[in-house]
Amino acid sequence: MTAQAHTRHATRPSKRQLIIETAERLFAEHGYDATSTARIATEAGVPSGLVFYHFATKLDLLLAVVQERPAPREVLRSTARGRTVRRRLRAIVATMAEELEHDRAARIIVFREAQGRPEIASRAAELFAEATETVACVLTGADDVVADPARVQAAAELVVSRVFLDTVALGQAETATHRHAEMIDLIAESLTGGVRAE
Amino acid sequence: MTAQAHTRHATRPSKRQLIIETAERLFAEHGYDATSTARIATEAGVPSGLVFYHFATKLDLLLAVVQERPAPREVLRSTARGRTVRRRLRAIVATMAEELEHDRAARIIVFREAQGRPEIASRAAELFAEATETVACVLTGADDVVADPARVQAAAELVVSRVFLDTVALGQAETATHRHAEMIDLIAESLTGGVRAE
Amino acid sequence: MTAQAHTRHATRPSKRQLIIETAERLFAEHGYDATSTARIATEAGVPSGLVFYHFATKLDLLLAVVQERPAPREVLRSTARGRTVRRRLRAIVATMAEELEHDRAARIIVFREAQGRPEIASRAAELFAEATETVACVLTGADDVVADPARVQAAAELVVSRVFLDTVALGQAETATHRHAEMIDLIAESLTGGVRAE
Amino acid sequence: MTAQAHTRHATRPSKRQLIIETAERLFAEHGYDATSTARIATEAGVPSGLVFYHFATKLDLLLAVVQERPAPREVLRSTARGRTVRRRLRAIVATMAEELEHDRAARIIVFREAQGRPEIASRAAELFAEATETVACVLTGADDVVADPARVQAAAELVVSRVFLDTVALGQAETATHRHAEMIDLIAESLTGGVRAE
DNA sequence: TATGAATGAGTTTTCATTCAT
DNA sequence: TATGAATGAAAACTCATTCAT
Repeated sequence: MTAQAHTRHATRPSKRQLIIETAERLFAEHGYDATSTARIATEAGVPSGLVFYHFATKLDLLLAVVQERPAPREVLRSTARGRTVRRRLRAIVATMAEELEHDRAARIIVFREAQGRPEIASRAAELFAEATETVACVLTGADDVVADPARVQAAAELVVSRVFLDTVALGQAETATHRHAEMIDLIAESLTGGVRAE
Repeated sequence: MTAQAHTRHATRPSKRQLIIETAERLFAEHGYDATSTARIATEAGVPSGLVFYHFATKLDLLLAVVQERPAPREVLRSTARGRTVRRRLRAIVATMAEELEHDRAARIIVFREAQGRPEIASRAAELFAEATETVACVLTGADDVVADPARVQAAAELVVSRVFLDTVALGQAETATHRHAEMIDLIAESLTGGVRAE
Repeated sequence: MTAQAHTRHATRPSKRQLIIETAERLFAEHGYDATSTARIATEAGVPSGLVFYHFATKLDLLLAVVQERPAPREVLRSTARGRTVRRRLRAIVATMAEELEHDRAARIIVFREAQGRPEIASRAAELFAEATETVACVLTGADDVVADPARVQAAAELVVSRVFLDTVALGQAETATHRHAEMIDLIAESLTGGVRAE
Repeated sequence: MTAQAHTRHATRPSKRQLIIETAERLFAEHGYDATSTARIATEAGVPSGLVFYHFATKLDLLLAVVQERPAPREVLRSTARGRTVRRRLRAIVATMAEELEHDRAARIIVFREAQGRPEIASRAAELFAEATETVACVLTGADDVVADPARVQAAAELVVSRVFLDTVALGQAETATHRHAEMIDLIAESLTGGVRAE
């Protein structure tokens, strides 16, 4: 059913999984090209040959890293419990920034290595779509929404773009916090139909 | 081929510049790590040693590519001639997408290679700041703006984030066009204070 | 679990050893800097990459060459069978010159490349100390020695210096032979007879 | 036609001389192979092309460095003013060590680069011969010498070997000082007392 | 299922030397 | 007598991948 089916007998952390996790960290830190398979093996504490026993090529390892890591959909959904758009937005932005900061690896990889690699690019689009869908869904459930679905969708895309770019490309999750407030106000008002303060 | 040397007598296209331009193109196309200095030299038509005569290391060449390329401020400013926020936004989004598509090199490089390279990261932040500043400036000059400067700034950041992420990371400038319309409406309304259609 | 698993110098004709031996010869012949790793690989009959599989850097290969080669202590000791200081000195000088000539590689390397390389320099001092210690030991065992240990030590240092410099630096082992006779007389007398303190 | 005739009117430090001096320092510090002509030019403050204007090849520069530097004969001679062999030896050893330490460049180069380069090797032998000749001469002039010239010559060679090896190869001029005392006693006694031929 | 030595093409970088000015 | 850009061969080192065990 779920991706967990692959890791079902995870009584001990399988070496395959260990390789994926180490690769994820190193790819995120130094980039795909700048990370050698030998180093991955060394830091994972496995013999160098094992990498190619489990993954035919280095690119296959990258794909595994990128695909076997689910988007943090549920976390976003569960933390946005406020009634109003503004409250939900605040929760969403905070959670996303934190999530990306904490478990940014796969996300960073996806956006860095998408260029010229169709599978990665489509996974990048997938992640973006999932994120916006979740955000749109959360916003739609707020009590004070008056905007139509298309508008909500556009708002979700704007918010996700802003947070992604800050965290993934600019790497300034911390400095951006206070600038997010203004953005939240703008989006909230445009969805609730009033320039009136809350 | 040789005739050019005579005709271009006044403005000599220094080989240094030639190397930078070739590197820019290849870095943007394949990424920094995946582009060998040998290939840069070959495609630039210069001997491989010359690359390292002008740039001590490959990274120095990357820095030169990224730093010696100005942001296209004026283009944005000149194309946004409409009176209303909505018209200006349309022009801005179209121009930015086109600009990034056409001369995307440095921008793409900046956002791909920023991770773990402080000089590149700060240049990325610089480019982002310049772009948002320009957009904010253009929007402020519209006839129907009623929002305060902070709000305009937030709007500019949202627009720039959206277009950057689409073009640079997702590489989907073309498919996104129709989705931009909704975003433009959202931003325009939030700055003009009305839910009224134009 | 063989004993080989724990001992470093397992005696198998490994390619690693082959590389060390080839490097030793070439370093001694042409110097460290003037010997390319490619040439070492070619003359050893191994692929060029193998050099760097076994030794992280070229300097590490030099260190291996210099450190994994023991000083010929026993040879010196066994050949000096005469009863008198003079006879033992003759044997020592002849043996040392021959040894250095025959298996001079590591010695030459050590003294040529010590400058500015602490590990090599300390190995040079080590080799010098071992040689003088052995010589002093051999001389002390002669029947006609009357000098105190410090004097014997000084004599040993002089002899070793003279032979080392001739063979290693000046490369004139052959022409120096007849000049050694006078030196042997001088040292022998100073250790055996007429050494009346003033 | 001596080489000195050309550099006689050196009112200002000619750039040629500047290059030689810089090369001497760098060759001594890092070795001939490990010193690039570009670095010599840079540290000498001259354009890189000038090196090859004055010296056809890099090897010619090495030869110039090695040949246009006289042996410090006079210094040795003038400092050894004592009457006895022992006093003169003390002065000689101290002066040589100091001289080699202070102006060691050419000496170090000569002994490092002699291998496989006939001109350098013969210059090394020349320097060694000059040094021993001078020392022998100084010792012969002492009041208490009773040894014959051949013996004095052998003693000179021993002393010079010892000091050269210490300074040039082992680089331990400072730690060796106290060990020199014993050597001086040994040599002094062998030249002054109990010189009974067998 | 694991292992680590082996392979060779490819990478960045160095550098003595040349040459037009 | 200088000058500094240009040149290309060769250097040290990297690395994805293979393979015998």
